[in-house]
Amino acid sequence: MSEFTPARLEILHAAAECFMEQGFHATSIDVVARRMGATKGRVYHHYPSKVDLFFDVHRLGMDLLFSAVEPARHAPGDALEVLAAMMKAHALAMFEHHAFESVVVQGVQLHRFGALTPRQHQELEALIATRDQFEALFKEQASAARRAKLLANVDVSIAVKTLLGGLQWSLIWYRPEIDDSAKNRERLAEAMVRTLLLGLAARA
Amino acid sequence: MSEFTPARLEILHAAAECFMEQGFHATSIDVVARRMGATKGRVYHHYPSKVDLFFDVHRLGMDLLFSAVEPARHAPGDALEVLAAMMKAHALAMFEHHAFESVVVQGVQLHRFGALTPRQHQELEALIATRDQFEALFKEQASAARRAKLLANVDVSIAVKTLLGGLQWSLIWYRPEIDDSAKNRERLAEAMVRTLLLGLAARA
DNA sequence: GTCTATATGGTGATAGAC
DNA sequence: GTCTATCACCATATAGAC
Repeated sequence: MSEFTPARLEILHAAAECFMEQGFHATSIDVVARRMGATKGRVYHHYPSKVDLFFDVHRLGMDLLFSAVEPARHAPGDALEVLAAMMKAHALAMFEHHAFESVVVQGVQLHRFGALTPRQHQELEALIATRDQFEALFKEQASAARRAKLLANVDVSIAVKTLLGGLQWSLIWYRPEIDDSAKNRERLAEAMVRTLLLGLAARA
Repeated sequence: MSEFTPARLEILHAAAECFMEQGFHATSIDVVARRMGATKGRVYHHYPSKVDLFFDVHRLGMDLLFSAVEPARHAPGDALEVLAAMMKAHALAMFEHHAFESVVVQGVQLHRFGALTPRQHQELEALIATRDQFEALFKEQASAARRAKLLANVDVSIAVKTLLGGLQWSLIWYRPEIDDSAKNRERLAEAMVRTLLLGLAARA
């Protein structure tokens, strides 16, 4: 549907940062344009409305998540090690594409965007379906680990929601401008994965 | 500073639901008033501005969290069992006061509210400090558990952020209107706590 | 205390020059 | 493709009637 042309990518990056900092409704097309050193004529030339712009940021954010996690699905090791690799890849992707993934989370929370055209409504449904597919990747992998007797006796659905929540909450406290070294991101991601997989309680 | 009088509580409940559903910026004072079957004159009589109203919702939301977790801090058992009780109380409070706690999380994410008066800026700082205090409760308890050799070898700061994220993410997927029985909430809270404390990986 | 009416400013979106 | 100029609308907040 929408192609990520260079001109659009520049707009998407500016928009992602604005949406992250101020939220969808508080962000005006003017400030998105000003962040690029342009005026809103440029934005409206490439996007018919603010909602469509938001949806495209969301779409790119999801693409980046899938691209990050997909290779990890074929990582070597047993089903639990694959799950761990997927979690780590997910965490790293959120650090690396902080603004875009913040917008994705914002999209999860927003219940109403105002009046939507039929086409926009359809695109929103598609985005929600994409989020469910992403969660399903983890649910399937966790189920595989369970079949291999590698998983604790937990409700897989709730456990997956909980672990994704634990990872995604890093969007709140991670400050990309403070310490964005690759080494530090690795350390944080591994610490989160370790906590979620092994738990806080000491193992006997 | 602000007292939760009955008249104000009615406004706060209506506002919490509107803020949850539509977000701060998209919520107009008109719809808050309409939800009470009133007009905005009533709201402005009790609150000088929308920001002040939002802050008071946030404040009540934090009060409810502290009130829920405080008793659990004196629960019987070792340091780890106390931590578990605190986590469960926190989860239950978020189910029970879903709208208010959604607004609290929203406040965590919002970086800019627009222009704030000096007094409002000061109140915002106080709210942020309150959130830090709440997190500190869990950090201290986790440290106590570590001193008692009950904790796994994890970074306490990251582990606490991760576990709070796992719990708080339930605000996204929990639907209070679907199944709000006390029994179901207990089940969900216990499943989350169990996952976070014991981890997903099977124990040898 | 609660209402209606209104002042004021900002935002999404469009039209048309270059 | 990008800009300026402009319109129509909506939200915050205020003033004053009841």
